[in-house]
Amino acid sequence: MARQSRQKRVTILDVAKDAKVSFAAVSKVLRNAYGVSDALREKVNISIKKLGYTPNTAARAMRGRTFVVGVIFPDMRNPFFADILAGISSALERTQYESVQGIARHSTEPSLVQSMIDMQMDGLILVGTTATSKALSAVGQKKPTAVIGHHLPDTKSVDTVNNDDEISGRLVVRHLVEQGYRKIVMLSLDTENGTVIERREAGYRSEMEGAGLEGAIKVVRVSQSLREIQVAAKALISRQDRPDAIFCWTDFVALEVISVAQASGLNIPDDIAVVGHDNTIYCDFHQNSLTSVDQSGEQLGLQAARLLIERIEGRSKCEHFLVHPRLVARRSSLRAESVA
Amino acid sequence: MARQSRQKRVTILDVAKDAKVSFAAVSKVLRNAYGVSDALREKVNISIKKLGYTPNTAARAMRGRTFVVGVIFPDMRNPFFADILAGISSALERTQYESVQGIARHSTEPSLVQSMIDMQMDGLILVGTTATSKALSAVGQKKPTAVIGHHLPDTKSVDTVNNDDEISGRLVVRHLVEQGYRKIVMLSLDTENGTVIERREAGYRSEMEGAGLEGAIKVVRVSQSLREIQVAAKALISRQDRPDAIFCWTDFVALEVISVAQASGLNIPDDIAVVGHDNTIYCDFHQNSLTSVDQSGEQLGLQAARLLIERIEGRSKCEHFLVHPRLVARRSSLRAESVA
DNA sequence: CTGAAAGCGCTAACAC
DNA sequence: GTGTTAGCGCTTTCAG
Repeated sequence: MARQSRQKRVTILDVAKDAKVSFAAVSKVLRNAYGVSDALREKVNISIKKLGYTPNTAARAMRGRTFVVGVIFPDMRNPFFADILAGISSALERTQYESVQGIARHSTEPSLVQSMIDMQMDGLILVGTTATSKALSAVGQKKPTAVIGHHLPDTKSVDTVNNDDEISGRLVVRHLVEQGYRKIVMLSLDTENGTVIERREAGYRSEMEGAGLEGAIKVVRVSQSLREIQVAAKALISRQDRPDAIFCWTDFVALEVISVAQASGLNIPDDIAVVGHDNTIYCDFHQNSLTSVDQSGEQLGLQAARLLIERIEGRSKCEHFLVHPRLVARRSSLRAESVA
Repeated sequence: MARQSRQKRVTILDVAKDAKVSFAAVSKVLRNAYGVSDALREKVNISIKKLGYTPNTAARAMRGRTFVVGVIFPDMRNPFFADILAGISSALERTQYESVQGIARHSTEPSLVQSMIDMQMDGLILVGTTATSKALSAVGQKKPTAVIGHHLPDTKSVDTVNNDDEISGRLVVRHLVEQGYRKIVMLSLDTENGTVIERREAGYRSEMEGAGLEGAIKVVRVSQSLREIQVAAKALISRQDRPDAIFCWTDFVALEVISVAQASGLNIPDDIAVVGHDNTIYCDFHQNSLTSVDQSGEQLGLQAARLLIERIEGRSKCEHFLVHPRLVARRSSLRAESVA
């Protein structure tokens, strides 16, 4: 191993020596354990500060908890995840826990979860995972786990935090119908078990039915690849019976649809309306002005972290938290006459 | 600690028992150490697979390396970072190392570095840090460290990987001048020690001088806050002597400028040209069509990971790697007559 | 070529 | 109220 890391660390022993107490006393102070006099605590804290001691997480890990939780994201490109992380961080801020992130390199990476378990993280927050419910339950069996963005109908082993995705779908359709759109297509994600997406689709379908538009229901599912998204967008737009509105499962896809539509010379929102989901920061740019559904990533992250810590600290019954979405209308779906 | 994590792990002892060998033998197989017979190796590997054994990283940490490197980003919103991470991941893929990410919550978070050291990461990759050179050297003293996006004139303790930012500045000015723009302003980042930015500014300045435009040199520096960016963009655009081109230090800022310009009724690129930096995925959207400088995040990440591992495995002299940028021209800076 | 034994830094009984 | 001690799972000498 390289020279640098051989540099001796300050350990609990050094602190004990400096404070002239036993090293167990130092440990107690660190853990706020019962039975330390103020004088002792004081001495120890002074030495800790003086020597710049910080506990070795790995050593702690071998005896119990590390006070580190792992957060796993499926990718780093979606700015919505930054909101979630902000929520998690702010929830953790007041606690003694820290977080470390893992970003799944390839779509299939259960090994990241295993790595985090191997590193002895105290708990895991899984964001937008595409794992099966069975796999998630298995993880929950091993470590306290909170899952964001994956409705788990009947799992008893992990906490979940979700946007109410069915309402998302309904809000979008309702808004588009109000604006006079009828041929509303949903551009969705091709996933094997994305129950989040399924709920969103369900909301879309039932609201379409409620509006008497069951004949226009159409869901196109594509993968996350930019190429496929482009192809699908072009196909939709150049159809004989072009839809007059496209509801995209996430903002990025919607931006791509806007791009393709404009490149084809279509006018948004007159020829076609576009709606996204997540209300990411890009929606607000004038050149996009994308109507989107806000699902408050910050809230999702905050709640997940809160639940996770409760779980780490002992709660055994699992909980499920639902956040209410809200639609933010912008130019991409507001017909001229409706605009002020 | 919660019930779940109490579940017994498969340890090296279990494997040894199952394979009917001593536990030291198992350790040797795991480490590919010298002196294990094929027969033994075979037996052990079978047991490992059968029991689903994975080494406890924390336990390893106590004896030496963890085979985990920490990557620290200043935020998660810049899609350029995803490219860097992709490069790092692909470099790590062929090795036995894994990575874990840390995202600095608040601008000032030296504690994240300390956390990673406490977790006994074998090495650190710092991306776009705003830390001072002294601080970085100190980190390099403790752990093998590679820094991306921070030119360190004379540090001997960390490896660096950088885009040649001076060339970036030059490329942009050269291109804009070719397109007939003259009043070229640079919208830069207000940072105390962002030598990356300084180099980019230096390139801008010297190329402006070279083109005989020293009179038009103007650098406006703003923070990363969306609010400030908007204010600065509006101020620039509504000036009496409005610039005819704005070179933004990063794409996101450029997108904001496009937004403000369009909202003000200006035509891009006729009234004003906009150029970004990093060539992120958003540049390609038709509604943006943003000219940008590509600095190959993937290359940066790849090289940083390569250097870091060399360092962990023993190299003591530090290295500095420079990547050559290239300009990708799009509609935002191509005057009508120049377009095909 | 294989196995026994000594810790790494810390927590948590337990003794004083 | 304070100190002693036994490991946690692993790597790494060092004997056999």
